[in-house]
Amino acid sequence: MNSIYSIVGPTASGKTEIGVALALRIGGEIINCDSVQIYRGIEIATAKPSVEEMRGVPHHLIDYVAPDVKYTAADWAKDAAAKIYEIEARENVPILVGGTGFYLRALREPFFESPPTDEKLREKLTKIKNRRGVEYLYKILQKVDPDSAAKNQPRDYVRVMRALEVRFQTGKRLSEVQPNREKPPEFAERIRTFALNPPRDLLYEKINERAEIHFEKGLVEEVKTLRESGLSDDTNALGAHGYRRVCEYLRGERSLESAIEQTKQDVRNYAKRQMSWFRHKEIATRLEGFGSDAETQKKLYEILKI
RNA sequence: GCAAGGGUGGUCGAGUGGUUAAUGGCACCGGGCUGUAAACCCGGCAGACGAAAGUCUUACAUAGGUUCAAAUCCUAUCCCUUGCA
Repeated sequence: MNSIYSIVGPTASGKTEIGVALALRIGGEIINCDSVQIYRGIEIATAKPSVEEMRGVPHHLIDYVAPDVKYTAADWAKDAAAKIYEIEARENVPILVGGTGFYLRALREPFFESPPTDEKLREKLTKIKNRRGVEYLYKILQKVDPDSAAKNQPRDYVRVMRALEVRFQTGKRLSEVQPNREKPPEFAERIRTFALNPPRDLLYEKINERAEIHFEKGLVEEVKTLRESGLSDDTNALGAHGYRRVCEYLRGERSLESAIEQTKQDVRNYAKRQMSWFRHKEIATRLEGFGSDAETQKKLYEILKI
């Protein structure tokens, strides 16, 4: 049984470096598992590996979705599965690298079957939310699917809307349908996960520095160009860290200085949530330290006996 | 130097005699999340003990004082801001 590897961890923890190092060592190919790096056109603040950083290792699912598309975890799970088959057919080892825990989970524990998002319906629900408040949507859900409502926070409109969408699109209650998961793919059990866990204070420092660098490298210009080309502020792509705050700056809602500071904070908060996720949601071998450190890489090799 | 205003918890900022360990925002910490996940949401946050109810200790520049009771009133000292010199 051949293993498939996955490298997870908070943003800026060095996943790219250790992933590439592992790939070079065992003849692997990397599948991106990051919900933002999949988009074409947004570059500077996404921490996509550069050509040098890739060191000749094939990378998949990077830069392959147009930035105005609403790509979802289910889409990714499907695409990633296809890539895994493809890479294994070549007798190479798939290595999943990225910080979007939810994507990885969608791959290993497929969602229940449901129709794709009905954008019109979502728009309608969003309008109701904006006009009458999030709690109003929740009240509807309480009537239509009380079990789902009980599981969710009244203000968590993303989940409340999803439950309503399922109810209205399929006629069935989410609470009733959700347990009917598809069977996990054959390879799910073969995925060995390693979670990077660098010291938090150093990670935060790195995040702050990174944000500064992104702005220095012309993040504002990049966003300007994207918007001029017609990309709308409410796309997933422009909702990414950094991009979101620059959009606010360009709309005149905050200063450049505050856009930079807020970006740092967004990313720090995000890293913390990721750590929380990987601590609980993933069965992973923890790797203390940054993935960019030779020592951490050595530890990984020792564990894998390679 | 005189006049006026002000110094509150990591930070910003409410509170002007009594359920006040002190509203709220942010930081920070913990958590949830089955097709938006770099999204969305929830909880904790003076310290000590406790599973909890709770108990104790220390807190609103500093030092005194008034009062049954003070972050809130009075006095002195230190510091800050503005106006006049």
